[in-house]
Formats: sequence, C-alpha cells, structure tokens
Amino acid sequence: MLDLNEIRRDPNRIKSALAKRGLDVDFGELLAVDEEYRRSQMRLEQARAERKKVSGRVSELRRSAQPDEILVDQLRGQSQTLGEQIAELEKRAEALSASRQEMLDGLPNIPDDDVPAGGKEANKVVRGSGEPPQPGFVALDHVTLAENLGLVDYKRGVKLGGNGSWIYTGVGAQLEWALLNYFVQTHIHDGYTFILPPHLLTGEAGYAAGQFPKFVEDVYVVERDEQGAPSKFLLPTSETALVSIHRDEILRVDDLPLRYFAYSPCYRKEIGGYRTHERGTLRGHQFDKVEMFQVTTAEQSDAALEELLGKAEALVQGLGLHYRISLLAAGDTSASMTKTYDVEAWIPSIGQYLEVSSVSNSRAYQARRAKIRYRRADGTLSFAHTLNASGLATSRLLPAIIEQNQQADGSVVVPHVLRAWVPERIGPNPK
RNA sequence: GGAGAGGUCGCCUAGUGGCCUAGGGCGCCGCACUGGAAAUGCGGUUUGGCGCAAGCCAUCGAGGGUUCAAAUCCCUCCCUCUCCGCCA
Repeated sequence: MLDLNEIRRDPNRIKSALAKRGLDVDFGELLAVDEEYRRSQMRLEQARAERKKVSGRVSELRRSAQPDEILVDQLRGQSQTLGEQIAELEKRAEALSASRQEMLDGLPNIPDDDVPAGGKEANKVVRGSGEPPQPGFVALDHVTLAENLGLVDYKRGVKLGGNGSWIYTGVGAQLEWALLNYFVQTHIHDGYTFILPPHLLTGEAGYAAGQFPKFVEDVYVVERDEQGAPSKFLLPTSETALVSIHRDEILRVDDLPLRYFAYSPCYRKEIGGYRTHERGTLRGHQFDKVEMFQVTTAEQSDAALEELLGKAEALVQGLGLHYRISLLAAGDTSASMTKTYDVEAWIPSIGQYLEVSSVSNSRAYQARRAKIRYRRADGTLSFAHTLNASGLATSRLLPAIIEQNQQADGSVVVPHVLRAWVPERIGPNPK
C-alpha cells in the first residue's frame, strides 16, 4: 500500500513514477473520495462528542436527589436523534473509507529511480558469467536427461496430481533435497534464522503480502468465509508467510535488521499456457523454494537488497552454474516491489536464461499493509522495510544443473557442494 | 468434532450499564533526593485519525444487536486453556 499522505502532498510525482510501469493513474477520484471521507468523518466525530455530552447529563441528573424527569426525557430524545444521525454518518464514512481503501489497494509500488522504465524488453543485464558454454557433443534437454537417468517421473506425476505435477524419484529426489540442504546450511552459516512456516495461511496473511485482493486467482483457496473471501489458502511462496511473522507488531530498532529464511513448497495455479517452453520441472503447480527475507529500517534496506543479491549469486556460483543477473524494468517488477533483480540460470535446451531467484525490495509497501513498525530512537514510529529473495528455487535449478553438467556419455557430474548428499556422478544408465 | 473456562493499555490484574476521559502493580522513560547507586517521592508511558493549537473522535479479540448511554447485557465468529473423541 502506498502512503496516502504522499499522494495528497504530491500526486504528480507519484503519477509520473507509476508511468514507468506503463500505468496512467488518475488520483482525482481517490483524492475526492478522501476529502469527502474526512469531511464526513469530522461531522461524525462532532455528533458523537455531542451525544456523549447529552447522555453524560442524563447520567448526572439521574444521580441527583430529585431528577427533573421532563428534562431527562427531553435529553433522551435529543440523544436518540443524535444516535440516528450518527448511524447515518457512520454508514457514509464507512462506505467512503472502503472505497478509498479499495482504490489504494489497487495501486502498485513506486519503482526506484534507478529502475528502467518500460516492460520486460527494458530489463537490463547487470552482470553474468559471460557467453553461454557450448558443449562439444549433441546435448540432451533436461526432460530427456531426467527420464534417462530416472530422476523425475513426469508421466506418473500427472497420474497422481494432474497436469503440472511430477515425482522426484531416487537420485532425483536426493538431488532436490541436496540443493535444499546446501541452501539451508549456507543461510544458517550467514546468521539467518531458519523458519518452517505453515503452508495454509489466512486471508490476512494474503492481504499483507499483497496477494489479495488483486491476485486471488493465482492461489489455491482452500476455505472461504461467509462473504466468499478467502480465509485459508495454500502459500504461493513462503514470503507470504514471512511477511506476516511480525504483522501488527512494533519492533525495537536495535533488533533490526531481522534476517530470516524459510523452506516450503510453493503452490500456484499459474494460469496461462506457456507449457511448450517450460516443460518438465520448470513450471508447475507445486515447486520447492528456499526464501530469504529481511525486515529493516528505512535506512538499511538498500544495503540489505545488495546483501540478498550477493547471497543468491553466491549460491548459483557455488553450484558452478552459468548465469546472469538482470535488473527488471518497472513494468516487469511485481506490484509490491520498488526494485527487483533476477538471478537467471542458463537452460541450454531452450536457449534462455530462466529466473531461479528474484531479489526484491518492497520498502514500506508490505509493511504498511502488514502494520510492521519500529520505534526510532526519538520515540517516533516508522513503517519497516521488507525485502525478499529466493535462495533459491530448487525445482528450476535441477534442469539447469543436469543440462549444464551433462557429459558426452549421457551422465551428469554433480556440483561439489552437493556431494555430501549425492554421488559425484549420476549415470550413464544402460539403455 | 463435543463439553466447560477465558480473551482488558509491553507483562500481571481491577472493573457485571452512567464521574471508566479504563483504576492498580511490575517494567520502562524523565525529574527530585545521593559522592554514586539502591530505596523513596513526583510526573510520564496503547495505537490510529482529525486539528495551527487547546483539544476532539475511535480503540477493552472481531463483527452485529439492545439502550439516551456498552469493557460491562444479547447473538455470531476467531483465538487461548482444561477435559473428551480422533490421529500422524
């Protein structure tokens, strides 16, 4: 959620910042509703103050030795009339507030100044590991490789979970688990606190992270309340859970930054049909991800973003993968974020880099929704900044690893960092 | 899932319709006393909104209702605890 006071103060600055996302926002209606709301709220408060006075006098009179019944009745009538007015004003103020909130909720975050304007095509490659390597043999794609080596059972996965599901089998499961172990170990070593969150989250958690109301269609809703609003849903990323850990809390500034990481499967509907380019485990309804997360002060968040990017990059490097880092353009940056770097692994078979980590700063946007605040040294309260970064999405790494590390004989060399859990070499399997 | 007991300002607690604009204790922050401290005394200490300010309004788990007036009475929901049932 954006700061309403900012919008009041300088709507044009925010309008031009959002234009970088390709949005033409008109704050006219929002500001009109806001003013109308405040006007009616003021009248409401006056009416309530008045009623308080009147019923206070009733109380006073009734405690006196000889209450003037006529006056009491008169005051009661007055208070009742005020009560009717109050009810009406309340209804009006509530409606205005709801409509103001709805408009506010629909606004995405303001991109940082150094984020390029435009859509995907304007993404900027920041750095990487150079030209993609060329194998000296006919390389297989990850689906064929994984099948040959018995790492993933795609067919039976569909039998079990339908389209968008797979089964990790044998060494494939070991490899997936080894990746998780590697990440967990690294983050613990770096002083991050390990979190295993519930996978079933409440609607409040969905709102706080920015999932609801705008992106309800993307998640699996398991339970709805009487109004039909989602009350329990499966997390699409553990970030959704992490944001809510300190929801409605006032943190001590000395405790910041808070550094967390979580593992969970991610459940997504992924509406849309790009299956042709994203076969196998590249995009499914459920995938594994380790997520890093920080809660910082306003001053710390820029440094925190670089720290998280550095960590994600180090993990990819640790795996020996060919990769690159992109700074996403405003239009490609998710709604809740001001700035996002993608760490992308090279997938030879499709000749593309695919995101294995998304490193983002939400600044106060999520914190404002989640009411995560901290007390500054001077006693004033500020909204915290929240940042998140995959570290990493394992289900996308497996294809990158087996494709990039395949040998001429059809076997795969396992990265050093995983050899505590997986044999040094997988295959070749006899045909 | 069933039965019962509860949810009050960081923590503990008082409060069963009207000086509750929520009292007290602990903790915390000032100030005084002190060589310094302890103890003591005085003052302050939820959060949000509106207002230049004085101040006003809301907030006693959430939402409805009764009433001139609700922390207090009624209804629904959420959560916690105890017991039972079920179960990794």
